[in-house]
Amino acid sequence: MLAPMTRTAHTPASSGKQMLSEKVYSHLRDAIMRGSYAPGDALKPQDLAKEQGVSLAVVREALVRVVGEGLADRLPNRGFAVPAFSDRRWQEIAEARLTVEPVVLRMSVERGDVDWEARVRAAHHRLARTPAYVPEEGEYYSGAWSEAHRAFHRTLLEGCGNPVLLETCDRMWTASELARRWSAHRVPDRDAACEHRRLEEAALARDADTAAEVLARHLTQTAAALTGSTPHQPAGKA
Amino acid sequence: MLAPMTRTAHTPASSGKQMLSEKVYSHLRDAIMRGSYAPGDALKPQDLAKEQGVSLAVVREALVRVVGEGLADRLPNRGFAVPAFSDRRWQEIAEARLTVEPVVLRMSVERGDVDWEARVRAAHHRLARTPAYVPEEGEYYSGAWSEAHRAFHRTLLEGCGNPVLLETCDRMWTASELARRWSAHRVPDRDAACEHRRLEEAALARDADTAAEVLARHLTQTAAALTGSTPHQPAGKA
DNA sequence: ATCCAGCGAATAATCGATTATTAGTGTTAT
DNA sequence: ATAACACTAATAATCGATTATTCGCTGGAT
Repeated sequence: MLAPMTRTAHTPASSGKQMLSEKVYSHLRDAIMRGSYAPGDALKPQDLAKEQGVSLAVVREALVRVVGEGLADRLPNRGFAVPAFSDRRWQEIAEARLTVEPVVLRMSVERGDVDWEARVRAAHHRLARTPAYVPEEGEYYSGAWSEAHRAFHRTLLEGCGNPVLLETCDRMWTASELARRWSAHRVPDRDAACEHRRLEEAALARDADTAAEVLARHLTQTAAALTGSTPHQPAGKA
Repeated sequence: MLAPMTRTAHTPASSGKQMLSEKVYSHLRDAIMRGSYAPGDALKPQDLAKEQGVSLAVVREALVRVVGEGLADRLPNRGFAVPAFSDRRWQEIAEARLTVEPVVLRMSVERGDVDWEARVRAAHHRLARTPAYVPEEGEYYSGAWSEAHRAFHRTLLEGCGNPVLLETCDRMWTASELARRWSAHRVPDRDAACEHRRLEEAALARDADTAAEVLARHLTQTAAALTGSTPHQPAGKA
C-alpha cells in the first residue's frame, strides 16, 4: 500500500471530484501529525480557510473530524487547538497500547494466512531498508521511515482479521505518535532495528508468545525512553 | 455592588448557553441509539434542520461527529445514513470486546481502590433493582435498565484508571449496543442477573482471574444469543 | 417491449454574510 | 497605584442562499 502522505492530487478525476472537506481534513491531519503546529496552538478557522481557499463551513467540518480522532481539542466558544499532551497522558496512551497490542498480535500470529506472512516480510524489508534520519528533513525521523514503521506494526497486527480491533490499534498508534512527536525530539539510540527483526522472526515462526512478549518489551522501552528523558519543559500544569 | 448587567440580561446558565451543535449532536446520538431510525435510513440534513429549528451547518457538524463515532455512515455526495450492521460486523465487534474487556477488567480488579469498590456496589445495586422491561416502553429493554447496565459494566472497568482504555471500551460498547438493537428484539432469557452478581462478587473479592473469565463467558453468551437467534428480517417466515 | 439519452426535481456540498461570545485595552473611581 | 468597569477588536458560532451532484422519470430508438 502506498503512503497517503505524499498525495499528488493532480489528476482530473481526483482533483475536481473529491469533496473539499476531505482534502482539507487530510491536509490538516497531516500537518498536525507532521508537527507543523506546536502543541496548544490555536487552529483558527479563518486562517485555515484563507490558506486552503475554502469557506469556513468546510474548515469547520474538517476540524470537527480531527477533534473526533483526538488530534485536536475543542474549547467551547473558544475554538480549536492542537492538544498539549501532558506526561501523564502520554503514559496512559503507552499503557493502553501495551495492554491491547500484544493480545491482538497474539491473535494475528495465530490466525494470519500466507498472504499475511508475505506482507509482513515485505513491510519489514521496507522498514529495514529505509533510513531513519535524513539530514535535510529536520531533526526527527524521516517521513518515509515513520510511514514504513507504522506500516510494519500495522501489518503485524492485520493477521487478526478483525477491523474493529485494527481500528482501535490505529487510533492508539496515532495518539502515540502525536504525543511522541512532542515528548522528545530524539529518542536515545536503542537497537530498534533488532527489535523489529525479532518481531518479524517470531511472527513468521508462529511463535505467538514470543512475539507478544517482544512487542510488550518494545513498547515498554519506547515508553521508558520517552518518559525517562525529560522533554524540554517539565510541565507543571494540569 | 455586584451588578454586572450590561444590556443582555440572560438567565443564569440555563437558557441559551450551550452550543447548538452540541444539543443537536446529543439528540441525534440518542435517537440513533434509541432505535428511532431503522438501519439504512437516510439522515437528511434538511429534515433534521427543520425538526430541530437550526441551520444546515449545525446539523452537518453534528452528523460529522456522529459518523466519527461510528453511529452513522457517510456516503460521499450521497449524504448520511444509519449504518446497517451485517452479521459479520456484529461478530467482529463482539470479538473485539471479548479480546479487550477481560484484560481491562483484570487491570481494574488489581488496581481499583476503595472508592471504586463502593461504586461497583452501588452500580450493581441499581442494576439489580431496575426492571429490565417495562410494558409501555416497547418491546426492548427499558431505557433505565440499559443505562444501569451500561453504568455497571463501565464502573467495573473504571478501576483500571486509564482514560484511554476506558474510552476504547466505551466506543466498543456503543457499537455493540447499536448492533444488538437491530440484531434481535428480544434476547432469549438467560440469567443475566446472576452473571452480573458473579461479576460483582469476583471483582470485590479481588479475584481478577475469575472476574475476567466470567466477563468473557458473559460476552460470549451475549454474542451467541444474538448470532444464534434469528436476525431482524425473518425472510422465510411462513 | 427494452434499453439508453436527456430532462427535472431533490438534496448534498459549499459559500458569503450575520450574530454572539470572548479577550484585550483603556479609563475611572477608590 | 490598584482594581473594577466599559469599550473595542477579534473570532467563534450560526444562518440563509447558491452551486453541484445524484436519482427518478419521460421519451425516443432499436
